[in-house]
Amino acid sequence: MISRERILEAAARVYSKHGFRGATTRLIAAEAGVNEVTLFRTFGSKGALLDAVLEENDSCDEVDPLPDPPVDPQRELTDWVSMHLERIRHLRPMLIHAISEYEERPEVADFACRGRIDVHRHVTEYVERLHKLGLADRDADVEAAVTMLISSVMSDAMGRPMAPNTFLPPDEAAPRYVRCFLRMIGAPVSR
Amino acid sequence: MISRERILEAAARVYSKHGFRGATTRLIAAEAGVNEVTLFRTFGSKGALLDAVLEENDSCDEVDPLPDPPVDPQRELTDWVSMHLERIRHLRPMLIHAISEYEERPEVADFACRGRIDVHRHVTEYVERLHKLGLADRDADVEAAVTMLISSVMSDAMGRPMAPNTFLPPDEAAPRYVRCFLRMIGAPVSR
DNA sequence: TGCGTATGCAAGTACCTACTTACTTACGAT
DNA sequence: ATCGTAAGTAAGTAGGTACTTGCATACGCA
Repeated sequence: MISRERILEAAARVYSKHGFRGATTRLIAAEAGVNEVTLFRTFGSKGALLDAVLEENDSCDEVDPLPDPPVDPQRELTDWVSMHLERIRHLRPMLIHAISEYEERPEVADFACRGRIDVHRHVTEYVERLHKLGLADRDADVEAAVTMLISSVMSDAMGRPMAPNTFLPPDEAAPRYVRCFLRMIGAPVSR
Repeated sequence: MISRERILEAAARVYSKHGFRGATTRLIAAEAGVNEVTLFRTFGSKGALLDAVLEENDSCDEVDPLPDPPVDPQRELTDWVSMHLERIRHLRPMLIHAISEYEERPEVADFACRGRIDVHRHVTEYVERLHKLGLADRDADVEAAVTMLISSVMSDAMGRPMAPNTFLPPDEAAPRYVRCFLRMIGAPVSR
């Protein structure tokens, strides 16, 4: 039963590189060091296998929460954004193919969307806490600001490999996104 | 010689729906109402045809400039962002496939990147003009702010069809992005 | 009238695709 | 020692893919 895992991992790699149509059962079997027939015996069909791949890489990516109560918002958000950036960078190949195949295989929507919703909620609730501590402007458009922060992270993780020079230097990106975000919500910014 | 245009348009539609691998020469020919052989006689190969499609839809998307001198920044930026949103929404299907196929067909990079660079320059120069008029804070991180605005527009246009409820209502998106942007660069915001 | 050019049509080539069938091998528990 | 289960091997099916070839047709220009 160890083949199942090897096939799943190999399929994830091949799918990340070539997408659904390019991920042939032959390639996956070879990459897994497994006979092609074993793949069909284990998963039934190529579609079922790749569905399993997405499910595997979906549930296990729990979003790490932001501190409650907030202590040092700028530092906490910067750390959080860095980690989030890293996670999406890692998911990027799979995400990008899933999105581009959404029309032909709508079942990928869950995989591609769930993360974003959770993340949005986390950040929004964190800003709520800042409000209660009087650390953010009540008149700010928090929803728009959060959307913009998340969009920036997403866009950075997805677009940088292809157009590196249209983004901030990698090591400066997170802190600068966060400083802008804090300005948007009317929170104190240092440096 | 009219077939050439019909094939190009059909190929653009089919590619937008199915991506490179899914855009079979048969589908394209049928969609164009043209014999498959004509396609090969006109473009030589499937790869050459789809390269032509991207080139066609690349050069003709000139980015509309922002006013010089600025008069009503909030209004001008909102209009500009709305138009930009609309343009990317329109390009989305092609863009998304091009990006997802970047590793297998790096020649798509030009098509996918050129727009972003131009847009970035336009907005940055506009903010420069605001600075000269004393309408924006000189200490703001303009580069990061512009990156975030563009990322938000990109993310909105690309992600909304798949996850509509994680974005602002369509008619409110542009003005709210712009208000946040103006806050980031320390420009006056109304309402 | 004749001729070149663009196009359609029918068929075929060589290869790849998902998926199946039938048979064999290896191993672990009873 | 026997038997069930997971796995490999070889071969094949039915269909799709890019691309080619040979021939027929229509149209515009000389």
